[in-house]
Amino acid sequence: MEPPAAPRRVTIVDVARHANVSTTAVSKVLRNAYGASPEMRAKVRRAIDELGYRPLAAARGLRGQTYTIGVMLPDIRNPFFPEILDGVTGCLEGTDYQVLLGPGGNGEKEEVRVTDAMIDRGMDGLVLVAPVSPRDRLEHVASAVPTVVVGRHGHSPVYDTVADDDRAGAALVVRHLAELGHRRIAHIEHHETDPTRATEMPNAQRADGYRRAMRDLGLDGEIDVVSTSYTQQGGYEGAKQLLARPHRPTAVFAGADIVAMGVLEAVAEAGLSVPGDLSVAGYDNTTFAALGQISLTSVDQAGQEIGRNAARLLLERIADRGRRSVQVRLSPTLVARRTTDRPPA
Amino acid sequence: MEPPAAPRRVTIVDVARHANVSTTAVSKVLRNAYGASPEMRAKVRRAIDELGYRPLAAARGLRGQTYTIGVMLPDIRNPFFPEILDGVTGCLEGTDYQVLLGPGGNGEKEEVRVTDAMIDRGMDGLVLVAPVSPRDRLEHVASAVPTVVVGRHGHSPVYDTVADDDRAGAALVVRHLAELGHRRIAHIEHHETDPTRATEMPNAQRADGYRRAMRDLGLDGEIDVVSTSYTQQGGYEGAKQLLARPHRPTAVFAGADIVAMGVLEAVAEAGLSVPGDLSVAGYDNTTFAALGQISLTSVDQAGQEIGRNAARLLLERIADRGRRSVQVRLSPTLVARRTTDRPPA
DNA sequence: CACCCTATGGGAAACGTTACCCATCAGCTT
DNA sequence: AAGCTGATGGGTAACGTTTCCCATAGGGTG
Repeated sequence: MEPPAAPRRVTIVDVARHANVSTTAVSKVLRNAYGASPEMRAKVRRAIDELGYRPLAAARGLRGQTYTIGVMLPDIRNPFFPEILDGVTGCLEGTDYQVLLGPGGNGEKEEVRVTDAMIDRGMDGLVLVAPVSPRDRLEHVASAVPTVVVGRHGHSPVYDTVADDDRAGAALVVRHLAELGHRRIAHIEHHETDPTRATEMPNAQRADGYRRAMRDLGLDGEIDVVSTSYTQQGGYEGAKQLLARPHRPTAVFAGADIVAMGVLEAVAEAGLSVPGDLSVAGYDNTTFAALGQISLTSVDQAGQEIGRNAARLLLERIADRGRRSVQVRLSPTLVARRTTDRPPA
Repeated sequence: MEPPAAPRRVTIVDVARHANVSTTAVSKVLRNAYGASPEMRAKVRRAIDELGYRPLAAARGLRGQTYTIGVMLPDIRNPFFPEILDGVTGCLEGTDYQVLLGPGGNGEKEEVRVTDAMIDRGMDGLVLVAPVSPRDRLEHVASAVPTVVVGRHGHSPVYDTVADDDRAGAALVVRHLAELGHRRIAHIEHHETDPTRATEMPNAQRADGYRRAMRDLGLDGEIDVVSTSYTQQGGYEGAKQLLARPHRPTAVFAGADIVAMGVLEAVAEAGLSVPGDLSVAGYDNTTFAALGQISLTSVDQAGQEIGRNAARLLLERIADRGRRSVQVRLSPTLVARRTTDRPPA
């Protein structure tokens, strides 16, 4: 009894033989290409079914398409990204394309690894979600394979972009708080060193949107930004700093929900109540913002919409690589919950 | 000015020419194969660097390996899965393998689609995380490509498995609650219809573990199981039912953290307090269980450990397809937090 | 009736890599 | 000196698919 030595795969040649036609004919049927009569198509389709034939992507890739779209997600933990993914897969449903994800993970090095891997695997198109790599790296990738960049603002002639208007989102929060009567509204931002990213990344746009909105409301003097990171720890530390102010803010706009979680923790630790003593708002409307126990006011990016648009643009670009690049910008909405209320009297 | 028509890729032939050797030699160097002198290796490596050559996975796949490992995740939203993924990638770091994720998503149909896609793409090995497909489908997949199944208990001669001991995990919770003084401990389970899955799936094992642990503690009479689903909604509804009992339980063991979230919501709505009136425990130790605002007692599965083991087994099986199948079972631990305490007096 | 279309089908050469095998050569052993 | 060995390098045929082209046949046109 020998090891069952995986039976040889059914190939296009087997199908051709079984249907009494040429391999060329089978190929034409597979790709819905020109030059096959209806009878031919029927005959071949039957043979394909009878033999359970499936085309081998590797072999196809050697000649042209692999019918694979790669999506790079920076942090699979961020509950916002699955939304985007749903949008992408939803839009690709019904096409022959299959989506595969690359775990972008941590920083530029990993992004290079993943994008290279996707190119090496002959993927037909790439969706890069919130990449941190420098612009020229993105353009390098885009010159090798049709690419759409999601959640990053700067635009390039070689790739399309889809993003929410983070500036507008920040303004939504500030105005919401101001309408409740707040004036001392602070912001916790993600510290950014790289100069390009300082313009292109969502965190930078949010901080900028915060500043503008404050100015527009005549609250220039109250602008108060703490620079930490988009992590729970960053929120915790940022809040500590803000609570230590001689004249502490009555509201905190955290640049991300996870940051807001850290803020809530620090506030509880200080023996203060939310929203009694301090209003708190986040950004991203993640799953836990909606949890009853938390009920965090947040900004909802239309994740699915973003994904759908990205997929659509990608298909267009695959069809016409030379076409001009497109930038899509979507509008976020505010979801007011129980962590924001009127300031203490 | 014409469209920049992506420049032809550097191939092994270019490298060979540039280094004045044969393509065979280059191939040997690439694969660290036998039959290349140190000088040869050095020369070829230099040429590779100078030309920026990268092997095309599609072409490799046509001959043998693609150096790609596919990981199917059922629900990218479940914050437990990234842990597993980290374990897998961590173990594969340093090897030539690249991990790509398939969005398993919703049910058998999608699982078939994703696994087929991975096979078609010539992946060298698959990790299936908590698949819902029937056993023979899994065996079919495993007979086409080396496979490790994660988080599912039944074992098969053709694939390896890695899972936590869910029965033991459930027992941990029950004993913890019993030690605190609880007797009326209820359980909310995920309703399972399929007979195979009723044995193999983690949810079934947890329910079973709950029953056994109750019996072991002499609490046979107090066994109380509500059958809904592993969703927040399921937890909410389950809790509603339990709270409506004439003699309501003093503790609820929810089969998953997300279920516990629903329970907490229902409890708050009923005007009761946790853990004052009711203790609540979850399972999975997800990110939000740890959030200060929630602080949910839960069971921690060694996610990274699971992933590492899966990757290790997969590499072994790729190296020796005929080898006997292995089952790894890991022990979960209890993380007691603030949602469990002594029962009301 | 000669000619030229168009529609349909197939032959065969790629695509980039690996694996099998053979050739060569230097250094030993008889 | 002939024969053997092991180490090194290369030639070449796959792998499964697509794509470029050519062949054929039938039908319409001049």
